[in-house]
Amino acid sequence: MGRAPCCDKASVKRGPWSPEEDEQLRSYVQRNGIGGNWIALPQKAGLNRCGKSCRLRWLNYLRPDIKHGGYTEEEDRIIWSLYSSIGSRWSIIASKLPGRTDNDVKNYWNTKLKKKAMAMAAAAVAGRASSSGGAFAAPATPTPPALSPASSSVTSSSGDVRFGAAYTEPQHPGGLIRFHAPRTELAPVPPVVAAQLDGAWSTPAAAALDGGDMFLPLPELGGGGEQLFPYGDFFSGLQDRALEQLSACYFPNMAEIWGATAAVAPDGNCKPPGLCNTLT
DNA sequence: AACTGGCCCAACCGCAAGCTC
DNA sequence: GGAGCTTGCGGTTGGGCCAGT
Repeated sequence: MGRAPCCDKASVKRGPWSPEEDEQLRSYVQRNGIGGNWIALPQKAGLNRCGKSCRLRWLNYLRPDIKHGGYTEEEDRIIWSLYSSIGSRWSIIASKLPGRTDNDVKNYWNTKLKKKAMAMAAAAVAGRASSSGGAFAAPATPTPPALSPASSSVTSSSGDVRFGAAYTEPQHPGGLIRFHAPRTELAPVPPVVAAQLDGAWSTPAAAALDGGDMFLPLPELGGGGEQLFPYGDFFSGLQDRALEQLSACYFPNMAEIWGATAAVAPDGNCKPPGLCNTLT
């Protein structure tokens, strides 16, 4: 048996909303609230629209606290960090940006930030190709992470409260790395990195996270220094090949960016082996 | 001035989860 | 427990706008 449609598409108006419709919806919601039922709302409000369409219009455009455009550098950094660690979970990302909607953030990423990131990643790899000579220094010993389990109230529909517990506000503009204990079913962690992680893993903060997922800001994994991506050279902040591999594995949504950089990598192997394309 | 191609964003679509009975 | 309905989410599309030719 097929799923019942949410409304009769043939009889309801579709496409762009007129100012009159906007006013009708706005005044109805302001007078009566949503009433817990979007499906019934259009009829009550006298709108010839699908309830789903009304909900979208209200949430993405008519709500009084909505901001449009004019993203700040701070917002860029938050979007970048969260996308790097949790991927395209736009509702969670938007929840960290007051006045922004998931649709707005998604559009902003797809039309602007993503291109910016790919361009900078390619430029960074090209720059390093001309200076590194392909040698990789031993990694620095990482500082154990200082995580604040109560630092965020982020929740998601999938109940990903671990993320909420581990995420720290953007005191770490370089981004966050998500990793599991070495038992992970994702791509194998390079041995030299696994050795580093063992130290970090034994911290009380990590234990408080049930021995499961956690996020580390890149500088604390040995990147060091200022990492102001997308305003600085994010990729050159990574100290060695092993760390680069780790970050690629646990930046699952950066696959396309690594893919783009492969074209300019000296050995054509910029995208590390075992690159994970999905998270858990 | 007319055309074209790229960009941007509002809106739609389908799926999955949550809720109610 | 499960069927049906609603809500929330992320991916995709379509059309308006604008710069370049």
